[in-house]
Amino acid sequence: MTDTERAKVLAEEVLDCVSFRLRRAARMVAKRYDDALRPVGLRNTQFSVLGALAYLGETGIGELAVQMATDGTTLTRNLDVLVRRGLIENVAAEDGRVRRVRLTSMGQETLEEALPLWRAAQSKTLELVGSGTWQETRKILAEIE
Amino acid sequence: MTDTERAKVLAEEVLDCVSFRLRRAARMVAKRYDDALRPVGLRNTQFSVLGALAYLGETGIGELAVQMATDGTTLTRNLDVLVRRGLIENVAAEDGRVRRVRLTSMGQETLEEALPLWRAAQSKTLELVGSGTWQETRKILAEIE
DNA sequence: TGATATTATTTGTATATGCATATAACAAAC
DNA sequence: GTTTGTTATATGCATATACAAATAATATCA
Repeated sequence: MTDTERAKVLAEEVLDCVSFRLRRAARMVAKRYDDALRPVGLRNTQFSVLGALAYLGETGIGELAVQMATDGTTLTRNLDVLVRRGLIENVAAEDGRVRRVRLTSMGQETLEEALPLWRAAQSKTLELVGSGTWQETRKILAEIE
Repeated sequence: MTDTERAKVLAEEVLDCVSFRLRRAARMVAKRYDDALRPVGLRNTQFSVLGALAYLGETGIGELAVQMATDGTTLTRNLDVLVRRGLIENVAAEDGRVRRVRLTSMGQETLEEALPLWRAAQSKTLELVGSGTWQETRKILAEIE
């Protein structure tokens, strides 16, 4: 086997990398949601945070990190962006170590404006594979995690 | 329906977001590959670039961007990191606009050292869902993109 | 051939991500 | 009650990501 042939075999193996495929798919899909949400100035990531906060109400960021399965240090900074934009606000907690946050009314409004845009992106995405297939895939993704 | 109830319904819908699920899975899986590759100082992303270059040989970054389905502006900076570390090098091209790159011998060595580490992570990941299931999922991901 | 359009890549700016470490506040042990 | 440990979050650092705009070089056309 020549070096070139060896390289091709190797490449086929390596390009099946689960991490690479997942990241690539995530990038592509995220772009579609970002495009859809652009009119309200949200990224897909930010939309998810607002959605989680709408669900949880006032929450410590540790709990939010667990719910979203996000690294705490990432969340700290993601939240900073949303605070700066006035979409969420910090709330005092009894425990001085804890930082609690909640949606502002502006955050709620933005989330409501974003909802139909998100739904459009979600529908379009689900049409590509079918809802049933997606539910299967979603389970598999949860297992891979 | 109370506000709280409405919030919960909304949240269940929003947490099914394909983008959110994909990103989350990609983060988790990437972490496992990053852990596995740490001994050779590579991240999963960098490993993929080196693998692609081993396959393509000397390549213009435009072509590399297409092959990897990565944004060109991202790739520019990703490659800078690898050049700084001496794993790839720039090559002159006839077309003055084009930047061509290729693996250095150090890059090749690093890739070879990384291979068994990557294979271990890949096997472990595939065990979680089974190779067959992964092949299915891989197809679906390609469709979602 | 000189103006204009097109193409390839880079840069400016901003967010997202996570490891290692620091900080700060609470809890436990003595 | 002070030391010690633990927990919650933040910071320093580095990479990854991508849109908009800039740059630079080739191609096209009048």
